[in-house]
Amino acid sequence: MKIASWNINSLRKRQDRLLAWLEGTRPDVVCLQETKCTDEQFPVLALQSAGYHSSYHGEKSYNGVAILSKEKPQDVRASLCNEVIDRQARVIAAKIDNLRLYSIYAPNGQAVGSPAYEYKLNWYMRLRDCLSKEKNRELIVCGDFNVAPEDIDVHDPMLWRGAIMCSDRERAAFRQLCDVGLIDTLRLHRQEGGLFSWWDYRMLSFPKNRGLRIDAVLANKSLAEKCTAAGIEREMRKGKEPSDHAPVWAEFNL
DNA sequence: ATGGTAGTTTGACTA
Repeated sequence: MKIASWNINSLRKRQDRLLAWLEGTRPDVVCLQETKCTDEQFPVLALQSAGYHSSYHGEKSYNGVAILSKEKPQDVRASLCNEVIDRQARVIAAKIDNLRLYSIYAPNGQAVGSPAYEYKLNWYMRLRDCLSKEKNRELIVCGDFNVAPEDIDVHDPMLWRGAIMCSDRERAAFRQLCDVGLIDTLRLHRQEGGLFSWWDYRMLSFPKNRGLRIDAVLANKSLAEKCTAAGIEREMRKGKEPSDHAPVWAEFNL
């Protein structure tokens, strides 16, 4: 079973790219972030024709998350546990093939110390509390975490030291999230540096490979033991009008 | 020290 996660940065803008990629790679599940479309605008029929069910939670202009799956999703939820649906569309969860799957889009945080930064850290605590209740399930949490977990996930750790997506409190929040029993699948198979999932559109970041690894597929321990491969589709950052993120993926022998 | 780009939307915000 191949599970991918991609911050698409506007689903309407990149629908054709998405469909071509689905056709070429046929993942079983795709978690999307920054769909930037309302539920009414979601291209359910085009994705159905491509062989995928859609579970989605969007809003106008910003954020928006979705799960595409070959298998029919069950028990779809568009909020953190026991909470009213957020004003910001950042979480959707579904049960697929007996796995509990989350597609999450963590707040960016804007600048260390800003109100948005505090919102981000608080959001991480809420997500952790929610996921801690899923403990005994087979669990996958995919998405744009907006945190580079370690220095090895950063092209220039000294330049980024203490900056947004790399600050100590953000990294601690990410670790505490993983402490509920989640494992970063990429690092099960790839330990080297230079593996990034996001490159700023500005300053020729991509050609210079000045990126960060802020997207991930996290799995609980028993699933992580069945993870046979993981990677990042760097090619998807190339070409005409790419997203600023590349898809990340993991394969499981279930 | 600044601004560089992109998406949504037409002014300004988010990233």
